[in-house]
Amino acid sequence: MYDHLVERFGPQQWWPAKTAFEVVVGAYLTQNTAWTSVERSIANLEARGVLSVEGLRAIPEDELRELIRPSGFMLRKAAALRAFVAFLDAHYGGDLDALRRHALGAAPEVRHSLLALPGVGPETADAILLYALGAPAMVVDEYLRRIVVRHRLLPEQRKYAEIQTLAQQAFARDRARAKPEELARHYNEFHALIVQIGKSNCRRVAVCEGCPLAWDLKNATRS
DNA sequence: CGCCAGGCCGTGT
DNA sequence: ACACGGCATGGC
Repeated sequence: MYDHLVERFGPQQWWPAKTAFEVVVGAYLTQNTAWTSVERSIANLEARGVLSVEGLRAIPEDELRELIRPSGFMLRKAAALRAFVAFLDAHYGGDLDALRRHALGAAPEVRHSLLALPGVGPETADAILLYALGAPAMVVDEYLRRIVVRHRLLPEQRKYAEIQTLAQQAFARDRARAKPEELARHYNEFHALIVQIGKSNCRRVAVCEGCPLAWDLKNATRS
């Protein structure tokens, strides 16, 4: 499936952001939220000059809420973003690059500490690891879940970890041989392609061994 | 007007 | 250990 998608859409090499910190902010804001809404919030933060660790540390929380209002869930998300900055301050001297260095050496440990933060579940943790920190973390989103379930690769009774394991198995060769940054590039490309076809409206994007791939992902209920 | 969006969390069984 | 609703807002 990955090969078909690369042929059809790739390469993406992805996450629409100018800085690693902007990736983190986007990862929080896009939770169950359309990316166009996130863009508006990011623009607000940028215009206010607070799209940085220092900026979010200094701004009053009620102002932060107003800036991210377009993305919804503003009470939770404002508190969660502040908690991330506090986490960076407490353990990494407020330096996102220090967290990145730690993640490249001990990704599972960093993932565990990210999951302990409010507003960070498995997808957000893996998105931060992969797109902000460059660690080879497989990101499982709602679109990938639909692809897996509708192709009956796994039963409807899924768990994040099961789908993640399945998706990682598709890259077994790279996991065994490729360097971590190489594997991260594949995971990046893979998830970016998933989102690309998810956001687009096409019902069917490829045929893989006679099987139509990834149709009607816009339909959340049934396909 | 109803459904959906690149989830997460608290609560009830 | 699950399932289920709430969280907020904007686009279509």
